[in-house]
Amino acid sequence: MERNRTTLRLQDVATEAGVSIATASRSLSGAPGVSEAVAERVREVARQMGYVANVHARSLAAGTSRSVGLVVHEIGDPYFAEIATGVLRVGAREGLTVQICHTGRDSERELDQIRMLVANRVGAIVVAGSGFVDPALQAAAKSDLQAYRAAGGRVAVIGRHHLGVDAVLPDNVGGGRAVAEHLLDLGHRRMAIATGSRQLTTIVDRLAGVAEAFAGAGLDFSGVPVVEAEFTRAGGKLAAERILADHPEVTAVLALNDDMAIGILSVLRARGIRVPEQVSVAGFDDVTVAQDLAPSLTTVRLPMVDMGEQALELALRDPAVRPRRRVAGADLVVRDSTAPPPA
Amino acid sequence: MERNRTTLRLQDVATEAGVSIATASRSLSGAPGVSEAVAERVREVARQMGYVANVHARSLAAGTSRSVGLVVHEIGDPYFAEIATGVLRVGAREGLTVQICHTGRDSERELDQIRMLVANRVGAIVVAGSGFVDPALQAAAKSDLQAYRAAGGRVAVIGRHHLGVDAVLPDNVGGGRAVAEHLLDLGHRRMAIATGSRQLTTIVDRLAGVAEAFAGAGLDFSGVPVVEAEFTRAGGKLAAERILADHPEVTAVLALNDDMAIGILSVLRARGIRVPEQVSVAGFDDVTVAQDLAPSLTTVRLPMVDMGEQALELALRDPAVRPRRRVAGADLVVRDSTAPPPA
DNA sequence: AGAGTACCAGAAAGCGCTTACGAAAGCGCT
DNA sequence: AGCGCTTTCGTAAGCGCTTTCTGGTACTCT
Repeated sequence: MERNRTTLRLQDVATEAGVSIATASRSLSGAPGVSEAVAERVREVARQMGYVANVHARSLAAGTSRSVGLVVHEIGDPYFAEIATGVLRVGAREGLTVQICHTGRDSERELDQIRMLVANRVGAIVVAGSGFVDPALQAAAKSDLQAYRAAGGRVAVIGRHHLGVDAVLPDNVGGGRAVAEHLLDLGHRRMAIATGSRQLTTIVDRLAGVAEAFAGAGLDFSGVPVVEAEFTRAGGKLAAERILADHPEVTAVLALNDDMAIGILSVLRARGIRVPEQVSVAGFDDVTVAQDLAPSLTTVRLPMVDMGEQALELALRDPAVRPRRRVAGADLVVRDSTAPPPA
Repeated sequence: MERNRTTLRLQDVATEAGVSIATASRSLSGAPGVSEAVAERVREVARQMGYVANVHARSLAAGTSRSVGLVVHEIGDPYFAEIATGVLRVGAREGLTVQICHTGRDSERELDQIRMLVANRVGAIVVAGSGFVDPALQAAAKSDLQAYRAAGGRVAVIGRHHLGVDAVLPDNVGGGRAVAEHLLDLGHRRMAIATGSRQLTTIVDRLAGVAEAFAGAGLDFSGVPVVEAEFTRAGGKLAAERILADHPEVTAVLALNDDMAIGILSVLRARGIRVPEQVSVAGFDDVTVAQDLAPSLTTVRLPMVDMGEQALELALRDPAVRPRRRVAGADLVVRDSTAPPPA
């Protein structure tokens, strides 16, 4: 936006209201030290004139900014879209603007985005999405975030640990255990797992839960095929095709997120394989569309919108006691896509 | 973020590099007037020290800001999530941060958000989503946006007209005509329309297209039931129930967006009504999940990601020739959810 | 050789706001 | 009346950067 002499300055409303610029500033920001009568008059004049403060000047002078950053892998992914919904909701409530950054599931990009947010002096940063397992990246992200906090910034992460900051952690392990147990309880003994990159902590956790379920049932997990592909619908399709080709005997496919599960459902349908009669399919996340699919998807419910809200609230709250964690439940939701294996 | 004496200032870099602050500024921003050798040295020093410029100071001094705003109804809605993907993509390419604002489909909120973005001195604003038909709101939004443009701001809107600014306009009328013709061609004569609020220009256009198709076929459109509900999956379910109750004779339901169509599909399945054998269903938008539903959804493809990209590009480009429009195609995609009516 | 011409770098004036700090005024008390 | 206290408001000093303007070199041209 070009410089522009026509924009109202605080000085203009101060003059108009017959007070000093300092008084005007205090009146508008609600700071103490000005009588209510004067403050109200100034506010009224400002409203009349249509004055809006320049956030840059304000942030520069005050050293604080009324905006927060949200880092997501991919906003088109319903998982992140729902988290963003939560973050935007409390942002709106608190009068904060939120900057959304894409990582495109690229760890370098993620670091860049965090640095950009720090440069932008946002008041808080919420990092959503699974972290990268790579220790070097972990360390880099951690040190950036720590420096930011040391400089007074607020941080919260969603679904990743080891970063030494406030976190809201979905119970990925418990969720993974729950779905796997469900499938096992139904009698499935030949199943395959479709997953995204195991470089992501989220996936590591979910897999760990699945392994626990096998162990708990006294079954061997090491032989279970785990097919890795993109953590998207397209990835799900690819995984489904590989599973069908390499392990045609499976009676259940457990996808580690719903998007992949949807892709899998789509491939099975195209192949004329009936779900759940011939093959059961389960997902993870409970994106809102999961219940409206045909068949509706058995999955693990993660309260994404809540998690987004909580993360920002956590970041905003007094940073005295740190780091704090909030665990979000991960409850199994049984729907129509799972059933006992064919006899 | 609290004020913080430990943050590096440009002065620090300048001192370290042995130049003046002015030279340092020019070196880092790539402005002319400094020899390449010196500039490179300054950049190197800055990198070494880990200096990042304070955007607020920069924006205040330069009067321009490296950030843009995006106004959407609801980021959880896949339509908007995909548009956001496009906007974020070109934002990242151009080194711009993007602030996303929710309107929650509330016209007052929309105005507030636009004003907030203006106050934030963002470099450009992209307003996505259908506009409100209400002339007072139209006028208010229009005047705000015009004032912003007069002050040097860049604006582009997606899918709404009459705002006198750059626009990328999906061919809602043509798309509406195309799906309706498709249904008519299949032989459907008793159909119902499920739509969101007719207060939105997008919907008005889509309906107009549908009406055109009827007129073109020499059929009467006035008697066709148009059921209005929320423009969401939940709204689709509600609409479906109303249609089933009030017009059980329909052989096709045309939803004016995919989200509603998904809700409709869900209700029909729950009622044991087979799609497309008994009832055909068509949607609008072609959200990415549409092709993976069961049955896959016949719909109108809108290039949402493209539209997002184009909108920001349009806004960013030289504002000399204004306003410009870009029309995005709206092509019928026939899939499995539509078929001739039962005999 | 002297003057004109680039080119480069530094000093300094802001950008519009917040916020010490201090002045002025009103109050109750001795 | 005079003292100190509180409350209210104004003056002015920045916040960290960009950018104009000016001065100083190193050239080239006549």
